[in-house]
Amino acid sequence: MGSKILDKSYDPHPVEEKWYRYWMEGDFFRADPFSDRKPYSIVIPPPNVTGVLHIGHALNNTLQDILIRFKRMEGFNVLWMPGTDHAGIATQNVVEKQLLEEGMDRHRLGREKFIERVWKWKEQSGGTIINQLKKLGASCDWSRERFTMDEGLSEAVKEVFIRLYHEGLIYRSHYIINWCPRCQTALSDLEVEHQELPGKLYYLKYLFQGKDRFLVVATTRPETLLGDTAVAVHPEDDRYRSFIGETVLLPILGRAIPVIADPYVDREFGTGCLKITPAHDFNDFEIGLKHGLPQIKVIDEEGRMKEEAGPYRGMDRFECRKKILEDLEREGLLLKVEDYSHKVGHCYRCKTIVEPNLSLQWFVRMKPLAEPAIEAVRRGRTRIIPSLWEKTYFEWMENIKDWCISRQIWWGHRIPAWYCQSCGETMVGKKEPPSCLKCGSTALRAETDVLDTWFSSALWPFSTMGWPEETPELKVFYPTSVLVTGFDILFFWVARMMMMGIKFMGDVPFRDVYIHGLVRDERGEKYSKTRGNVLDPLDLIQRYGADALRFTLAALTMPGSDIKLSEARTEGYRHFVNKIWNASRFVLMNLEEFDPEEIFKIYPPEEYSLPDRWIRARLNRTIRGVRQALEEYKFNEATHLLYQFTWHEYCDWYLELVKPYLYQTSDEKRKILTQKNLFETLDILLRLLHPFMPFVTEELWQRLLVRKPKESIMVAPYPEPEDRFDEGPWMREMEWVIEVITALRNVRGEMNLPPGERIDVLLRTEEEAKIEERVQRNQIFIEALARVKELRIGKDLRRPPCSAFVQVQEAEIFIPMDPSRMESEKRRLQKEIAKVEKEIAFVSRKLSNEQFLAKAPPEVVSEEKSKVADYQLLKSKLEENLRRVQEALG
RNA sequence: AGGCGGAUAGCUCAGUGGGAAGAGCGCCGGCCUUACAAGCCGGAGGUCGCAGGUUCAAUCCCUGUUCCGCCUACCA
Repeated sequence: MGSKILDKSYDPHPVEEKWYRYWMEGDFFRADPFSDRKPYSIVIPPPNVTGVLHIGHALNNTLQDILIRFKRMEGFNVLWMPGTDHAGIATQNVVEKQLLEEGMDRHRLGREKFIERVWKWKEQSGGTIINQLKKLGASCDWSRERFTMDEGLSEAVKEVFIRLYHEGLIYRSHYIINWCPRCQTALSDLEVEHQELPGKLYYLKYLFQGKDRFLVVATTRPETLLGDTAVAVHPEDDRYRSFIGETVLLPILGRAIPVIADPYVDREFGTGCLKITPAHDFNDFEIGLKHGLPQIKVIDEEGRMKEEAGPYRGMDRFECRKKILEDLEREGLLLKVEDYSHKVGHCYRCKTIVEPNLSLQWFVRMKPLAEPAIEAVRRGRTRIIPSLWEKTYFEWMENIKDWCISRQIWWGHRIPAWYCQSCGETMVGKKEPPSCLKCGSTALRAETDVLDTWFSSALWPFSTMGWPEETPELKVFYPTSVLVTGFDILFFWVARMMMMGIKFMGDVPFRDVYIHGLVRDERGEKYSKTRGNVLDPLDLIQRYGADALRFTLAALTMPGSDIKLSEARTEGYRHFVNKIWNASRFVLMNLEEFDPEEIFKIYPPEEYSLPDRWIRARLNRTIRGVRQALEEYKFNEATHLLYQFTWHEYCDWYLELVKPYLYQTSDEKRKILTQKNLFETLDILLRLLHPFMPFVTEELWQRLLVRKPKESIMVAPYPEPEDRFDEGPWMREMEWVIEVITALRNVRGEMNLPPGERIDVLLRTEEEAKIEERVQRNQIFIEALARVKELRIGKDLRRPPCSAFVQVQEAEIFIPMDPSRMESEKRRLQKEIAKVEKEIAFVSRKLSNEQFLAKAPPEVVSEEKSKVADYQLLKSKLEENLRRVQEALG
């Protein structure tokens, strides 16, 4: 049937090209909101629009594609919603860098021109990552591709903002926030990465007014003292109790500030005196509010010292630190310096050290949104898999803080707010009001801030489906079936989608959340450009093929742990792909004269040969295992089952067992049935493998089914176990044959008999008739696979003087050999005896333990007993044979 | 500081409701046996981090401990 002989090895690239185009042209990825089949949907975690595919994307999308292809083949109405994220700060930074290279900057360019420029960059590079996903084989419905700054999605963003504002869940307030002096914007708590850095702890003298007494405070940031408005001590600290309410003079500036008491102060740390800088420290801010302290900003938005910093004005904050230390030293106010390692916050986009700063920003009140999202997971309306992440989710959600959503950048969704310049009224709405709703003034000023990029991401599961319109897509595909993502964005994204989904759709956004690990390099380090260890998935596809890469990623994915990608593994799976290619090549070669009509005939299982039935039973078992593993998101288990079955059962045994029937028999019916089974099993196997390796399976399947109407393996049914081919007692015969062949090969291998050298085999058994029949039925296999010249069976067969011995179930096997080989047979037997003796010793020790006999379950005891008996018998046989060998050796 | 995860063959990692452990790669020996040398056949290699405990029996359960990694946190 196969019209053309396949090449000897698989060349992935032309095949990948060809079939991806075929799938696209055939519209196989398209989801149908009007279908009456059961829906299955996934929204892609949208990659940054200007990004390039990295190995983490490759993993994430491979897993999604496996699930999607599996479900599609199972007959579900499948939607995989693709799209990209505008990635506010990240994208803006990239374009700013480009401008810098041109000797330009965004302020000189102006806001409008700059945004135009970003759009241009988006148009230019926005297709890159999408094309890379296609190279991976991702079967997204590309006709639905969305972008977070699309018109529709922007509409959803506005709608959500406005509704939340009117419900009082969004507010604007002066508050201390994390500020990135490089990106020139506020950041949310999550956008700050804490990193342990070596630093110093400085002990500073604060003198009392008019007296020569002083307090000593310890600080890591001496430059912030310029903004100090108090010194705090613990109210019950006897060392300082008497000073509470007094006034100290701030060094350098000489400002008088009070000594206050607050239980927040840790008496054990430093000196027990804490300087309070409400405008530049989160805790100090809270304490300041409590005590009604003034908030003095001394650092500006660029990280430079302000007017209020007096002599240091205009200096960079770190330069100022140096300078102020010199000055303090000179004035004798720097008492001592200690090494001190502490965590410092960095901007997650540009890695600059962030500056806590007082600022007017927009916030989302999170508690009321978080509560139902906690409830949903607690009640199992959304499952988090593996469940260990639930704990992390709960912990964060239960301690959630308000979310600072305004960003002082230009690239993003403009906050839809306007301020009246006469009366100060704030107005929020879809469009700019013609005049102030309160005082009627027409002097309005539009908000210039944009929203945190994660604000629009939080709406992704429903905004992509057309919300706030009531679309058929929403009706059918929301809630989505599963979200596949890494734990690094559990809070950034998953938690916020949960909150927004419940809030605006009245239902959770997904039934399952599958959390996979991060991909790390062989040494377990995170991939990063700065470490220079980036592994480019496209390069891996280039060298090994997309199927091999996908299979590797799936095989390395176990719930709850990170992945260390090893290229050796990918190479191994490229071999596996090639193995499948060649197995198919073999099958196709043998189907050349196969009558296609046979495909549609059905024979009872009894008419199939023993190897046929055996492989079908094994295949059934594999199908069950793979299906279950996929349902449970156990990707490594699924790939393991597929690998073991395909290579070690189908190729190593079945395809070998079948050869005698194909090449040696004159029994036409036998041959036809064998061919039929080859056809059927390969068809099933390819379909079973397809979600994992879509390209090679499509190519082979199309060649196998060359006379069938061409559609695609993508939409062929996913294999189901066939009960009629399930295991039965007859399986034991096949297992026995395999045992005999293995035993014979064992001897051959240990003695280094080349395959060309055929052996005679004598089989001595007590159950002559039974074994004789059995052997007769299977002689053809044993002879072919163990390279046997002549096989004799008998109860009274005599052991030839020069022969190797091996024991199998119900029979002893002798292989006559040249006397020159007796020396190695002796060594082999001695080794075997030693092994058996070790086993006997171990089991006997157990059996001589009375406690064991008394307390262990009887079936365990009897099992051990029969084990030791078997070993003893085997040992005596081995010894007997060893004696004979020694005799022969003289 | 709190929480979580890991420690199993030379390397990367599976595994078990407790009855002396598996894969891939690597290594050693023999083979171009008409699908595949990206292959075939055979083999070697592990006191399952350390110390206790529970049990007839622990790699697996419990306690403690060391090392590694990660996450969260307001000790300056």
